[in-house]
Amino acid sequence: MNPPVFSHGSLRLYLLSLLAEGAKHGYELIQAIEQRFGGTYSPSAGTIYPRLSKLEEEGLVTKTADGRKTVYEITDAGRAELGRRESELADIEAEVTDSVRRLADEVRSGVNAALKSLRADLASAARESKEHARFTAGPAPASSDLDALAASRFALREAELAINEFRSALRGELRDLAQRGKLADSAVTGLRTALDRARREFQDALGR
Amino acid sequence: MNPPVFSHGSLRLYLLSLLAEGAKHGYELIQAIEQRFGGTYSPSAGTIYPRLSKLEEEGLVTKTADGRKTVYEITDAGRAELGRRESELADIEAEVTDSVRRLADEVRSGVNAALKSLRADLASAARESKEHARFTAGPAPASSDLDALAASRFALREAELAINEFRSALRGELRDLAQRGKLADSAVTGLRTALDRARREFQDALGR
DNA sequence: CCTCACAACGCGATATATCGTGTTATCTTT
DNA sequence: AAAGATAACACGATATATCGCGTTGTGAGG
Repeated sequence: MNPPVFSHGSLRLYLLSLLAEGAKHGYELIQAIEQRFGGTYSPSAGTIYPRLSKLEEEGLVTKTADGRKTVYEITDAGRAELGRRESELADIEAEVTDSVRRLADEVRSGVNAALKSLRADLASAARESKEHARFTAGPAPASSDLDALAASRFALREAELAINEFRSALRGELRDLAQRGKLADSAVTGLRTALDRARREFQDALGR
Repeated sequence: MNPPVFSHGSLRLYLLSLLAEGAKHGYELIQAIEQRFGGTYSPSAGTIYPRLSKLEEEGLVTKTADGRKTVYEITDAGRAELGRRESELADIEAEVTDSVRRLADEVRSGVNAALKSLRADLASAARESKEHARFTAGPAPASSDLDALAASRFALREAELAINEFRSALRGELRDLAQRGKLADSAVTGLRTALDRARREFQDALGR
């Protein structure tokens, strides 16, 4: 779906540059890249391991088994290749930074999360209609404990709805303000205070 | 962080019941469970594979390598164990259905808000990219306005973080209570009151 | 009966590897 | 130089396995 973060051949050189800083195993490389992307992008195993295998085939790195890890080390040939293409490396760095910014923007706008929960909701709606059919046909189970539990569950749903409504309303107001550049730090502090108080009130009402 | 979907020992029996329907490999079992959960829950590899190993140790299933897959098959001993504990299985099914419903409800209650905010996010993202284009192409706008905007956007992020934290904390407490059947309607009413007050407080602090 | 060490368990994180798909670069043939 | 085949590549999905943390169940000793 998404365009690749690394363009054709970029990852290969990038891995080489990371290994030039010291020997690492595969998972470590994944984490190193994730870190440089500020956590917004993490290359999958299917991206890293085949590339490392290729690099070893070409003699640019060596592979050493270490317990359940596989440590990769750059060779002289690898360092030569890296030196030869130093100029490209700078371009890749810029290219990667660009991709990161783009990904970060997408994440920030929350589109991914919304789509994900939408899918989950559709799946659960389908499930529920199935369950409902089963429920209307089955026998009647009833005990006071079960009733209390069911009532609690219903109340839970109500409560969560209320919280979400509250959150959504607040977010709307906040976004409005922010768009006009009128959301000050002091407002955020005030918000925190109000939220804290609300929580304490609620806990008191429960009798703790 | 989340409570386990399968309680102590439940997964073991559940896997056995799935294998009674036919031989499967590990990943297939993960997908089968995910399907029954409507996509809202997927057991991790770290949950499935150790359990399968144990079952094989106990002689309740056999393991057969098939290419890069490892196919598990139920044994007579496994079927015996399954028959012996048939009653428990029904309980587990109910327990699992409960967990599924709980997870689905959590997602669902967030969906409306997510959809609503999706529209707002898309709109604001569009506006932002337009602004960015204007910024890079057009003349330089007043820097103080831009600073105020940037500061506001930062404050917005902070505020949303605080809200999410608040929401997640409250939800945790509510779930706890509901699980023990101790969440009364009155508590929900109290919650609504507290939330309303918090909102009014915040708006007052903004000076409306 | 109780408690408290110990085992078993569920689970996310760690770790590795292959496969199939769609895209991009390169070679070949004209 | 253009076009068409082909190789290389990035990536998500498939597939397996171990480790450590926190919780839960259990049994032995008081």
